[in-house]
Amino acid sequence: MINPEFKMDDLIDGEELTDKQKKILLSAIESFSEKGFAATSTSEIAKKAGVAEGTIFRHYKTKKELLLAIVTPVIAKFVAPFILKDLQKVMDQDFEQFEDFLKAILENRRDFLIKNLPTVKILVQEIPFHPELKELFQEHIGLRIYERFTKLVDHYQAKGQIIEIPAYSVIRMVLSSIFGYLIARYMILPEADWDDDAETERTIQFILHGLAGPNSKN
Amino acid sequence: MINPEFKMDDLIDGEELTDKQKKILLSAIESFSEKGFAATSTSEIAKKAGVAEGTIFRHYKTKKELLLAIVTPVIAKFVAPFILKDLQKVMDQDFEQFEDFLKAILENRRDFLIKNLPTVKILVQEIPFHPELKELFQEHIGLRIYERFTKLVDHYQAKGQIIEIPAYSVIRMVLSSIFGYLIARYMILPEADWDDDAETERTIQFILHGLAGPNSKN
Amino acid sequence: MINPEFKMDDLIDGEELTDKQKKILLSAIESFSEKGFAATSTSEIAKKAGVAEGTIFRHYKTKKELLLAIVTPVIAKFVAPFILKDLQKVMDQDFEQFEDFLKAILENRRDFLIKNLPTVKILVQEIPFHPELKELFQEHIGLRIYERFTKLVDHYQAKGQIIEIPAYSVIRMVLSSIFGYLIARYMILPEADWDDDAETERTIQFILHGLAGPNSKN
Amino acid sequence: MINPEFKMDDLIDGEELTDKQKKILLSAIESFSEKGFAATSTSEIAKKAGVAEGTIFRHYKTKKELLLAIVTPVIAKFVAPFILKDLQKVMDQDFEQFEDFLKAILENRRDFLIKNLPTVKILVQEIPFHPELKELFQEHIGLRIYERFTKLVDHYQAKGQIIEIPAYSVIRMVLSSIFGYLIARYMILPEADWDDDAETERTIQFILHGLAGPNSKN
DNA sequence: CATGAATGAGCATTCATTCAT
DNA sequence: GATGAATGAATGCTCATTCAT
Repeated sequence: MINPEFKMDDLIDGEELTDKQKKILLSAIESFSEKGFAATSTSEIAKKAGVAEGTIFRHYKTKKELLLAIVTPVIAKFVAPFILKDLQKVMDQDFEQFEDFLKAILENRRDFLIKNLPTVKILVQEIPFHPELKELFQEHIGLRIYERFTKLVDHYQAKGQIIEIPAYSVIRMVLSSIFGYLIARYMILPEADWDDDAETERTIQFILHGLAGPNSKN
Repeated sequence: MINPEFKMDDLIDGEELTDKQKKILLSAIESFSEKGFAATSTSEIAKKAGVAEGTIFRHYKTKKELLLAIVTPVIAKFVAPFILKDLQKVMDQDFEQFEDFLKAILENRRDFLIKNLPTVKILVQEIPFHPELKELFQEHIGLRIYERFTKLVDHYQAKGQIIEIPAYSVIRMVLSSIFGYLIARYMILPEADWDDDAETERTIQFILHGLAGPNSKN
Repeated sequence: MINPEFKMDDLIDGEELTDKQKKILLSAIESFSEKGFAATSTSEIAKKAGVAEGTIFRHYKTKKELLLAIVTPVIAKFVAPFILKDLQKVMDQDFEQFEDFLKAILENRRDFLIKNLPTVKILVQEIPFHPELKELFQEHIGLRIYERFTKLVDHYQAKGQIIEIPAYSVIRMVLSSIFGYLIARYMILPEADWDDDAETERTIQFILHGLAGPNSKN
Repeated sequence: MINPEFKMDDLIDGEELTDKQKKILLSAIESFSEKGFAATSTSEIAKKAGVAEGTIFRHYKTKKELLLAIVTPVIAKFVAPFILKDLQKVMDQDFEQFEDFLKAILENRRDFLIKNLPTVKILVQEIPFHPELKELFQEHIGLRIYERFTKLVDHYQAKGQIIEIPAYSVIRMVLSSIFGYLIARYMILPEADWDDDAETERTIQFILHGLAGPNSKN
């Protein structure tokens, strides 16, 4: 959980991609996130990347394949830390309190999201229009994360730190709060003057008490 | 707050619109929400509406104007109940408890959102790509609602029902939780088997305790 | 058989086609027959027709549809005189001799082919690459004509004017000779100095004696 | 005439061609004959041949040169037996009867055509669109064959076996009949149930009697 | 020799928009 | 007010060809 994916992050832009390919990817990410997938033309991407239009199609058979090449790794990478084999073990030891766990995960995934903001933006915006994306997303997030998270919720419910409601409700609330913060922070009002530490802390406390229920004592 | 906008709703589809115009609007809403604004062609809308392509442009100078015609009233209508002159008065009387207010508003706005789901979907999806929309949105939601809501938050904070944190944080958390639920419910997993009443209640309790802070006693 | 299809011919270029549509058709015929279907670009056709490229696609959904619009009527029109109800009757009366029949049909169909040379050229050249065309051709020529022709062959065989070989062999030989002449005349060596009357007569005599067999007496 | 071109045939695929070159040629022949020259892409040929795209252009400067490399030898090879120095001699001795000559030549050239069907198909289909091909063809077939054939026709006309009509008419009729058969047999209705021996015999008799004219006596 | 990444012109087709009827 | 033919720029994509490795 602590381990940042400093290696994984480089997978997208690093791993065995030619210089031109990287430029294409980068340009596509920029344009897609700014104007949306459908409103971005391949010629525009080519121009921005400084390559011929044909070059794009040598690497990605279709425009959609280019989209998937951008967006697929982001899903995998987002999920990765949740399926580390020793997650549970580490957790039991390190995070006796749900609060500690929450802080760790929020910090870790927030860093990831911030670093991958444009890509995540693309993913979020395009999911409704591409069934394959939706499937991919549900398979990874919906299954991988849900599974792990359920155990965690059970764990903290047994300890009395989380109210007795279904795990999926807990997950929804936690994610809503976290993403709600990130979306407001980085997408809706990025130009506002944010006190990140304070807001993060507030969000954590909100979740914590929200999930602690009436018997909140700390 | 109780007052349903049975009149307002009809504004979109009703007020002085010819039959063809209604059909165009309806077809555009369907297509935009299914495939996105940029990926929808005017010819497709025309076909679906059973009108000639030219007819669309007789009523809406550009495709974008058509988008705005769809999306603008939804913003206005969503905000409407918050600016009813007697909101505050009604509120003081009817909702002594923050919980009651929350229930009322969630129920009311949820019904609105469900009824206008496709239009809201369009709004949410297109906002990032159209500065005018973003402005419109910030102006209405960001100012109207923020303003009113701040007073409300003050009100309940004075009563000790809400923890002492900035109003904008409260607003963010409440909206995150509500929209998080609605998005999960109607956009991400609409096909799942939801117990709406239970989930709504849980969401309200989550917000309530999350905002009550440590001194949660009920 | 004598009746020329002065009306039918006009069907292609006449019947309810807008001016632009006619120009498109004419330009496409010219280009297709000169450079082949695959080697002709729609932009070239548009330029030659003096219309915008989009206009072509308003009338013909695809380039292939344009090809079919050109080539289909030619098949129908070529076959038409063979399925005139009164063909047989007329024939019995007018053409006691196979020679007379041959002369009449060759003359009639030759005129047709000459008048439709570019279109026929397109048809002949594209048939091998378009299964639909092949089917259409076999259905019309292969069935309609074959059927009628078989009866004719029987008729003249009964009269002892044609040797006793299968009708399909007769048909093949007659068509080979006729088309062989026309192809040599108009496609392979159009620039040579042809004595059309003499060549036609020789071709007819060739077929006649070839089909009369050993007992040729005239 | 009897001499099969077992050496010549190998010219195309044999003589000093690298393995890759042969594969390229073979793949090109297959694709060209199936889809036509213009509709076949070099990348497709490369893929089918299992070579890199660049390799094609190492051997053939342009796509058209590849076409010519395929199609030129077929012309030469088709003509070859007609220009064997001893053709005339052999002929005089072996084929007293025009019928014998006809049988020999039809059989021989038919075998050749069948063996080279795809290549011949390409030649026939592309001739109209490539002036160089047309020239090449006229030069070889039109001159070589015409020249030789004229003498032959004279020869048999002198013997009274062929009617007194211009040699070019004779040639046209003979070739029309032969090619008419082959085209029907192998291109138009290859899937039909053909009695090759009978049809060949009928075709020969047709030509024979057709050319014998009224004084047909055998 | 062979490769395959790179090119940019060209392709069929679609687009939002206009305008005469 | 409504039509739909017409437009030409733009789109995603393919092409034959080149060239550094």
